[in-house]
Amino acid sequence: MLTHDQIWQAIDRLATTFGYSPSGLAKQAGLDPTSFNKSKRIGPDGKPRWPSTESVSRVLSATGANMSDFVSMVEDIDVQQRHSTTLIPVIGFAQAGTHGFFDEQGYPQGGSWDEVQFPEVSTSEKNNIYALKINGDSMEPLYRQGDVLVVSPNSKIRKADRIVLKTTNGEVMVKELVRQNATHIEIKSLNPDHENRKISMNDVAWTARVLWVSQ
Amino acid sequence: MLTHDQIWQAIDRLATTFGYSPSGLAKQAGLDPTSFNKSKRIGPDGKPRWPSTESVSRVLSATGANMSDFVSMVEDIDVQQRHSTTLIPVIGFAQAGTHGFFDEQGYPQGGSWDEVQFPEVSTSEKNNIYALKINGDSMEPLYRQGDVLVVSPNSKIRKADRIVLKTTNGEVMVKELVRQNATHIEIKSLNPDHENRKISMNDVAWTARVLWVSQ
DNA sequence: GATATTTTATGATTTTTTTCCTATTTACTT
DNA sequence: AAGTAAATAGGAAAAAAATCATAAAATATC
Repeated sequence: MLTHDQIWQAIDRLATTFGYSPSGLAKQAGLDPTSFNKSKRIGPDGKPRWPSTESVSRVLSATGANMSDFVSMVEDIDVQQRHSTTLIPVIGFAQAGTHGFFDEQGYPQGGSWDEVQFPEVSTSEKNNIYALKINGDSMEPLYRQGDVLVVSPNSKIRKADRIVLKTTNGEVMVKELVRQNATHIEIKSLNPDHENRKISMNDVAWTARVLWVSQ
Repeated sequence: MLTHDQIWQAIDRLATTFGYSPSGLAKQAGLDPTSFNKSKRIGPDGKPRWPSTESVSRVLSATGANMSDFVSMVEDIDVQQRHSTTLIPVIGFAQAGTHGFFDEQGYPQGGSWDEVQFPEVSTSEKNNIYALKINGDSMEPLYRQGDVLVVSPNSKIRKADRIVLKTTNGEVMVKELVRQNATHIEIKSLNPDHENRKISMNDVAWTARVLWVSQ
């Protein structure tokens, strides 16, 4: 749905966001400065006037905004939140064996599928994630040569999370968080042969959470 | 950014998605059925013709779609044209311990970082991926309760890939591909205690590749 | 406080979009 | 294969959006 009010509100908010007045934005976009006047939003006989998509396009070019930004102005939703998230069908693995969830080719079938966001990365995480590429076999079987870990440095880490930890003396490791309190952090090696390790928080430079792993 | 091509392709895709032809969609939206004709998208003198936002609004009402849906059509085109999604910084894990790659808070620092796409999913895969949520602990330590596997049914599978396999008698399993030829497929259990299994291709309903795992 | 600049308002004109009309092609049904 | 409906093409007319021209109000500058 897209209402007349919404589209003009979006233009107004876009102008404000980028530090323009409505007429200033129009000018910047190469349009007539009066195009966005309040008096031009309703026709002489009271009929609502809708801008052309070309005007919208020019306004976006002028501000450097994209359509998602524009829509966030329309729908009043945080810009960052709806950036490149995709909903994909999901079911529990236990259900996958039961009849009716897949077609002949292995594609999802029927209406019983749920939906999840992929990638499921929150607003705050979105701008700061990075990736680590695994070399060697020291972290097998969990991580193998060539796997890519997507890591978020400002995520809160919780028990059982896979984390990247850097100590103050420069050691970087990927571990599983066992427990954490104000003074110490206890971590488990991904390789089950090794024993748990307890590190003083004073010796921890930073931690980050592993969000996704490519296979 | 919003280009002339994008807006018309978005209208086309919206029509297709909701089972209309371009003219059928126009009719449904209360517009003239010829409004979206290819011949109406460029003016007599070769100038591009941009639809009004009112037309866009009416099309959305007719389909029940919202602006986000419309934009996803726009940006999908964007993806196809630019072949890039979200680039995030990446380095090899071995380098992570050396000096100069991170700031105090654990954020990437310096110019030596590479870049990778996240999620690294091709255009063709993008529309067909789905997710499986792990219940129980039968696949530990690799997959744990609550983990989400992102799966692509039309990916070519290669040696060492983690795959989802369904047999003709309905069994669904996640395994590692050991080798595959015209007649047989050999798979390794994620749990190292189990022995490899060799299945006749006649007994394989379909296979899919595991692309990503949330942690 | 006077002056310049920006912003907004309003009507006439130009340009563009939409509709209307008819012809042709394509797809579907019997 | 014939008949019908839907989809597309292209031009002319109608409707609407964008521009132009001018003026008043608000804001900024000196």
